[in-house]
Amino acid sequence: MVKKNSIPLEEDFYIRKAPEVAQELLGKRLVFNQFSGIITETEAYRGTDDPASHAYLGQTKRSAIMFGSPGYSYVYMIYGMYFCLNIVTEKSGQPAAVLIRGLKLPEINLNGPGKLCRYLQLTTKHNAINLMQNDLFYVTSGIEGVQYNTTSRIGIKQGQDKFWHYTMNN
DNA sequence: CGCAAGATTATT
DNA sequence: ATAATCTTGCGA
Repeated sequence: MVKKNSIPLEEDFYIRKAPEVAQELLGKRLVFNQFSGIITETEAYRGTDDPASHAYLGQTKRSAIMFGSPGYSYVYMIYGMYFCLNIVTEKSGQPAAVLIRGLKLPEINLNGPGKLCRYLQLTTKHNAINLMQNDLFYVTSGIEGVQYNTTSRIGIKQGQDKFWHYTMNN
């Protein structure tokens, strides 16, 4: 029994709308350096009509990556002490991203975007990286037929009318 | 340049 | 409920 090669997900996967990509990312395998785990919790952000998104106010230095090509990382610092990992989605010019909030590793279950980045040692050094042409940082196939719940997004004050927070069952 | 807010977390 | 801690974006 030979282990199947890990093929990074392609642009076709990421170019769809952020809420759809967020759902589809559940159960997929995230690989970062020596770490490899299953994505268990995601959240979608879209620029044009989403006041919770960093891209809502338009393109700034920070949000520029969200306006770029899909399949790239977006890592930012929050509250002066934590980092959050996102993956850019939708076509170039259409700002959107998916926040990775939960990851199940063999040795630990990381619930929460800040804790996730702290454990993986992900920082803004890893911002704007192409996850589709990369041996050390990418997403690949994982669990099939994932069941999930949908709720309002966590930790935001505006945009709670959108139910773009997804958690994998089990 | 100053300031207020923030896609969080651990602790009280 | 609140502190910790600092970047970002906006207004002067």
